[in-house]
Amino acid sequence: MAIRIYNTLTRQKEEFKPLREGEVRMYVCGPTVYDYPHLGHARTYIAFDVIRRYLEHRGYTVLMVMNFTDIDDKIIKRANETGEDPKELAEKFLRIFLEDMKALKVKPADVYPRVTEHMEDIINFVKKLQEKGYAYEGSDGVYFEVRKFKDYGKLSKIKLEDLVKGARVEPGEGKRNPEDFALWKKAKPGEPKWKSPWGEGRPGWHIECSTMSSKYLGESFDIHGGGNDLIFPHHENEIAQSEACFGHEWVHYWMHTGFLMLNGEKMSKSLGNFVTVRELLKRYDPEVIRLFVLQRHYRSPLDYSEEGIEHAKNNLERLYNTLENIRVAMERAEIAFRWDEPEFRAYEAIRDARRKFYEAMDDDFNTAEALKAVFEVSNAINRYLTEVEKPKESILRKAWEFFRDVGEVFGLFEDYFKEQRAGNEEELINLLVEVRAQLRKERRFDLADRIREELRKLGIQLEDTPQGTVWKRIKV
RNA sequence: GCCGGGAUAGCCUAGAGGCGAGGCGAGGGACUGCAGAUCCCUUUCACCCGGGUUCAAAUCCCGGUCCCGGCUCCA
Repeated sequence: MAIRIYNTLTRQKEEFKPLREGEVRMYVCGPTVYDYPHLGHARTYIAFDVIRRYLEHRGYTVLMVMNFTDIDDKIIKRANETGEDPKELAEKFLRIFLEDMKALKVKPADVYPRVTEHMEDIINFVKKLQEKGYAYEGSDGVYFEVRKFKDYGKLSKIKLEDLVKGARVEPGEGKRNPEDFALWKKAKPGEPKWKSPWGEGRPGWHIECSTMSSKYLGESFDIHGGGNDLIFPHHENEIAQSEACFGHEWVHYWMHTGFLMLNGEKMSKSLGNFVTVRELLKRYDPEVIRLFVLQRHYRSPLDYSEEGIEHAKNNLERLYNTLENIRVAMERAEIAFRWDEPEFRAYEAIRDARRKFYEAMDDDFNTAEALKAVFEVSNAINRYLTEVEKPKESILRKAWEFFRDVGEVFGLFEDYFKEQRAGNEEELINLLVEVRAQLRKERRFDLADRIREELRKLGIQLEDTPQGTVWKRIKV
């Protein structure tokens, strides 16, 4: 079955067909680095991380590009407030962003083009627009003449008349028309600046994405993504610049993530109602945050609440328990010389859930729906384990492999599957378990419980079952 | 004003014409020296309101109510 993607451009789900066979080229708008990333950023980047992982899982080679806006009005403003050098400030928060994303297990992009590393390319792009008659130089900068681009508004469905009427567009001294936007801003005294044919200055915000995406992905590519708030004006302007310059369709699929909401309001720096990624990571495992995000469809607004995160934590705990149950059961599993009803039932449940998982992900990356399938396997395998004395190795393996695939796509259970059990740690634990078993036989429960308590503090949980005592690692 | 998204059991979320949606929480039971994990049962025939179409509507249509977002820097 084919993957279907909701395209903001057409406002409907479309079958995904990459421009080049087997390859997906995608660009996701990165942050302006002037502050700590908050959960809203995390939401968007985790969403695109899972989209990227899924495409890779389905066999595509994905070329992923994410930009850094490392020079911009906001950065200059913040630097002036704190007395820092704008370059150093940007550098600092760029590093912090990368660290936070790594902590959240977001796979790094293949290229992270920075504006300050691409001045020449940007200037050339503006020149081309000027040559083609879409751009003009004003007293304070170079502007894109919006009314010359006939398709303006096709992404956001905004009509030019309404835009002008809305009067929210700023007239600006150097502009011919209020709706025009800056491609190049001439530097005011004391501002960071680069040389250009129009004097010293810096690029406008939108031109960088047009320039850098086409540099790495070509004059047309598959997916361009970002937060919902970028549809207008940022992405609308990118389309205008790029299609004016190249003379043909630029991006095939536009994808946008819903906002992260806090008490009914969009979480944002300007509103000041944000929770930073670092803050959250101090209290929760990164996978809890990922699961929290994945429990909601990527296009829907996601409400942040402490309870919501706790829900995610409980859910993740359940999945880890299931993994541990399987692992422990593996030790007493046997080769199947025959199947009985429990085997047939477990097998069918896993088979059906796997199909559901892929169907849900194919349908515009419906992670919330896909998660249902994950819980179905969890339930089926736990039930199987209570039904049989000697579990069949093949059944456990089926479940195990399903979880491994889910983990690969969702960025969960990562450590679990790659974990090398260190040295003779296991033997030591087994020894303690044996000693405790003897103590229990002698009904010396105080000592037995002490061993259990102390191991628990070390992240090892002992569980007494009818088949004897097993030990599990506790993750969250 | 112009675009857009919503309202689903105690809670969080899927679904989008017809076979009891998933999880969490709560209560009960099984297993247990206790704990933990797991399983079973209950909460569970839920879809904002009012009309309409249909053999059949959470789902489609019309009309309301309420909530939220974008149109200005934003992921």
